[in-house]
Amino acid sequence: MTELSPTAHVILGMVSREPRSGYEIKSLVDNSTRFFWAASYGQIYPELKRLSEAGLVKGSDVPRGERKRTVYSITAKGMEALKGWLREAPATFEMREEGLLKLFFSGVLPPEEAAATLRAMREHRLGVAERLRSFEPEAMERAEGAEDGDPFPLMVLQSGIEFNEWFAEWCERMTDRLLGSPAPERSS
Amino acid sequence: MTELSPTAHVILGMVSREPRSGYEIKSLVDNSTRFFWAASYGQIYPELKRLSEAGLVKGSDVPRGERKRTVYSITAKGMEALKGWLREAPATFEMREEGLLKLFFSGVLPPEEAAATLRAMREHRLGVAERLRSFEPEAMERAEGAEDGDPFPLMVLQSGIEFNEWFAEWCERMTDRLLGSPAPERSS
DNA sequence: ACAGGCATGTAAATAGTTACATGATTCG
DNA sequence: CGAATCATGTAACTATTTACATGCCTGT
Repeated sequence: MTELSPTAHVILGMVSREPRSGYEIKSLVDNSTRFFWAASYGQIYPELKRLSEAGLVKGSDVPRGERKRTVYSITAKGMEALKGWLREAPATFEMREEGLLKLFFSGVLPPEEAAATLRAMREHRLGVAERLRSFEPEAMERAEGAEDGDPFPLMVLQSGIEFNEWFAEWCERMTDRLLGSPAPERSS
Repeated sequence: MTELSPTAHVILGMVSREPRSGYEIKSLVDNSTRFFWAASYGQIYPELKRLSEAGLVKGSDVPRGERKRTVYSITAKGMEALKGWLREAPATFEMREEGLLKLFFSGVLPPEEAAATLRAMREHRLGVAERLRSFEPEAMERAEGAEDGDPFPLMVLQSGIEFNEWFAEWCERMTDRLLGSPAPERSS
């Protein structure tokens, strides 16, 4: 059995609690893991086929009304693969943050133009934080319930909120530092 | 003129202050932008050739002792391209953080095993923070000098230090939350 | 009737890593 | 002398995005 691809792990995780269609997996990813692990249709559908052939998931036809639809559930073998992977130490840590890259080279521009980058970064991070916040109530519900509640999606969601808010605040601080504002009173 | 690749921008930025060889660009990237924007030889050398053909950089033979070596300097056209790009709002924000992904799915494991992921993540982040800190004195030197000092590499480096330390601390807090530690006294 | 969401997929292109190959020079 | 570092490059592979294609169903 060749090594599973990163996307394979995402899929296994996504179907580990309940069966889902490719379309559902994609929208789930977009509403949850997206900020630290994205996936596109171009990866999901072919990977579902591969996983199915390898016997790690199993597809069944479950039409929604008249519209046909295939949902995939995890097999015993798939669950073993998922757990095995979860037990290995994480090894991929990547970031592509164009704003920091631009900032890094901003010495060739006048400070006001570098500040514009910082402001754009801040706007973006505030927007993401807000978007993530909108998912919080739902994740909180999922976290409750002593027997079958799952606290991890909420935990991870909150890391995203905190990270984005930290980053936005950092941008603000750096804008001040760059444009030389008078040291502000600490509010709160 | 077709759109420049992401790596092209990295290269333009890296040669914008002084001429550098491909090898130097690579080690510079590894010691600076790497934590938010990596690049490999497999991208750098071919891209240098393309940029050279497009007239955005210019290569010259500058041997170091007897060892031959080509350094690339930015052209007027290249500088324009760099500045144009710097003035556009950043558009790429990506992360691949395997630890968060594992955590997200950790509901299928007993809590102690999820905590192991958090601990591994914390170790990793502390290590990165330490590594980044070791570059700080050098970046501080570069930042000084009213006339030609460049404060941006230091700024960006400090964002990395702060981010990694925040993340490590978050992992700690989540480990506590997960294993249900008694509310700790705030030290400091 | 039409917009928007549900649903599945593929082709082409882009991006990026890894491994390999080669060889010089420098330092201990 | 051997290891590390300087230096340049390529080939093969893996990963991922984007754009396209198709068509049904639901609500307004």
